[in-house]
Amino acid sequence: MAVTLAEVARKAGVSLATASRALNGSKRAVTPELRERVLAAAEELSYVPNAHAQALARSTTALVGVIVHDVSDPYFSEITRGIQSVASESGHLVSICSSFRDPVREMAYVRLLTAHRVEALILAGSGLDDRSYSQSMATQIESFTAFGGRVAFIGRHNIPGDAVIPDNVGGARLLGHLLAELGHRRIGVVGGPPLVTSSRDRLEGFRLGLADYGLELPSEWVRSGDFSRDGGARATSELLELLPDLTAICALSDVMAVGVLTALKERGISVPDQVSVVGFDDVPLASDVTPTLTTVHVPMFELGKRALSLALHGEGDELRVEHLPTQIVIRQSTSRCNV
Amino acid sequence: MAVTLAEVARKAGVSLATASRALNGSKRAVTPELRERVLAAAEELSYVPNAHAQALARSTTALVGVIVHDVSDPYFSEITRGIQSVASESGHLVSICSSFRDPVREMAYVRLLTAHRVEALILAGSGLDDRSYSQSMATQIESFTAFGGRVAFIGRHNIPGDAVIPDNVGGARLLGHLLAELGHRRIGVVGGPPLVTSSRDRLEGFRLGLADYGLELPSEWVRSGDFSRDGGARATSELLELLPDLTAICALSDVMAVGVLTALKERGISVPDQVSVVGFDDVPLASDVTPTLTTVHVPMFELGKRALSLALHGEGDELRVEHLPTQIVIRQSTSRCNV
DNA sequence: CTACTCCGTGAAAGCGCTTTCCGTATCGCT
DNA sequence: AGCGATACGGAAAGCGCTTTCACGGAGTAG
Repeated sequence: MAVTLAEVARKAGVSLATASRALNGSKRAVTPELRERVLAAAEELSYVPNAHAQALARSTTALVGVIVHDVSDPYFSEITRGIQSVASESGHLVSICSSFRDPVREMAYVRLLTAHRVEALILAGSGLDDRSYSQSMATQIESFTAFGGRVAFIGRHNIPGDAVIPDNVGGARLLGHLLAELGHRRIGVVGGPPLVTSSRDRLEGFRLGLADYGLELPSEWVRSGDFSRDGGARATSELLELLPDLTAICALSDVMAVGVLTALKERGISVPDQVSVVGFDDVPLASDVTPTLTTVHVPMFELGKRALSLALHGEGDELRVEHLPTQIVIRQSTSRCNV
Repeated sequence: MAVTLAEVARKAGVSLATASRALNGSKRAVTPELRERVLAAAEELSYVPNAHAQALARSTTALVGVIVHDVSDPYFSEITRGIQSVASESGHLVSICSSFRDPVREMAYVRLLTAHRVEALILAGSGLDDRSYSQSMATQIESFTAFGGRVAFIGRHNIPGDAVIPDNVGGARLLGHLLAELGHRRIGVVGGPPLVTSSRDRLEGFRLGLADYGLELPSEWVRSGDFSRDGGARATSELLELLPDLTAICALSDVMAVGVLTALKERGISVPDQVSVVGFDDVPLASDVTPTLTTVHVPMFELGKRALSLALHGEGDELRVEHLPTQIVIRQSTSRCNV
């Protein structure tokens, strides 16, 4: 059944040690002739090394773990693509877990990945800005790093570890500028979960942007969706009720913005003629909907790439935080306010 | 640094064996008092077992491997969600790999996952209907199953293994019926890569559907995209050149259909007034675009769930193939032909 | 009170691999 | 020819854990 290195060695008529060296092309050279014999034997028996045994012996695993909110959310799937792209270069195997922003689940996954001694652990999404959460997460992470692995966070940095974060504040600020310049004054905001750091940053940025034009954003005009399409639609209903004459809606994620678009369409409100809509992230979806979405481009793929690179090539205790620029992309969903 | 079970045992003043039993709640009971001591010691040292050592000792890994075409393609991310949902129930860790339909990459991943002795291996996407490909894939798979793992394919069954496949033929046939009934006669088709089995099935189904109404589909009217948005757009250009007076386009995947929609919009062709468009899959995106897409619903999440269930609970050599029904979903992108 | 069965515990044998440490054979040099 | 230096193969010691096996003490029955 399970063919082991021992059998390969026997078949090739060499010792275990030699067989191992031949297959790994180790420092220590092996006579070409022997190497060939071993390779042939391995091939013939269709030997596949046991990664666990290797991990144990080498105490290194070539594994990386990723915990995201939800793989099927385009924001995160772009990120995982980025991660995979560097992982496949470096020969690492990627384990992806979806936490659905459930702290308990998330902790469980961190522990599981710790057990697997992944060399790098990437956490994206979640990032609750909650005392007890970050407390226990921090200790959890600590017990991970104790094994020599490195963590990298994407989009948050409230817990010790490398981090790569998009310029949420700056991007959102530009959104504020844009809307202000277009003459919008009554603007509804569909934010993310209030406890999530990136929600906060984006909201704050947007506020700042409006403030730059002397505008205020009453907090009743901010509704929080949960970064989901339906959340966006729900928030839109609430907003419309509260502020029937609004002329713009700023959704702090594209997925939610799509929900906004849907809700508006259902009510026969035309975008951008009656209401302008902006999103955030620039997921592929943003350019597929009608009208195409004005949004802030977040380099998701790059975020993933950088995060893994940091974690893989980091050393020492020095933690690096990288900020990636965002930039506004103007499409069809926004226009000058005409009331 | 790395705290081992031995240290926990020492700290608790028990033997290695007892410590192990206490932690695993093994058959062989342990005196409650001792168990507590061990648990406390483990907690205090923040001990996390080494999964590799466990895997080696138990020769079982609680790991499952998944190879898809591309995680960020919504079709596959829905599938992986399904997979993860059952994996998290059964406590399995999921490793996800994107092959980008590259046979070489795919093989490499199969081998890698074999090395990790995953208990279940799910393959979705690809499925080239190519002699030499399936040949070598089959032997690769064989060397995997030799270790006691099980494979499950999603959407193909040209290689021995469990499989769960959507009713591609049936669904596409309904699409044929729909378009025929709406009076369309000049219909362009945007198919998937010709070598991929599901592309073929869908194309065949569509042909059958038209045939049921006495209509023929000249093969020049079939252009193949590559299941990508841009592929869909490109194919549309070709089709339009070849068949300027077409009244409907059938895209054999939603993502391509979105490309079709975009291309049409660019040319100022209105959907569905001038041209009807249908897709396939019913990814979330399909109901986000404008007009919303008439398509065939493929139970992707379910596909993932079933595949892993099959692989996890299968036994013996008997291979099970499950067919999941598809069903047509009529939305806004189709209308009666009015020429 | 002896004989016998349970049951909790520990010692030790692996699981499949890597790698250090030796031993031997080969080579180049004086 | 004799010497050290070099190179390569093999034996064996782990890596961290599970599990079989053996053991001794406690409990039950005769």
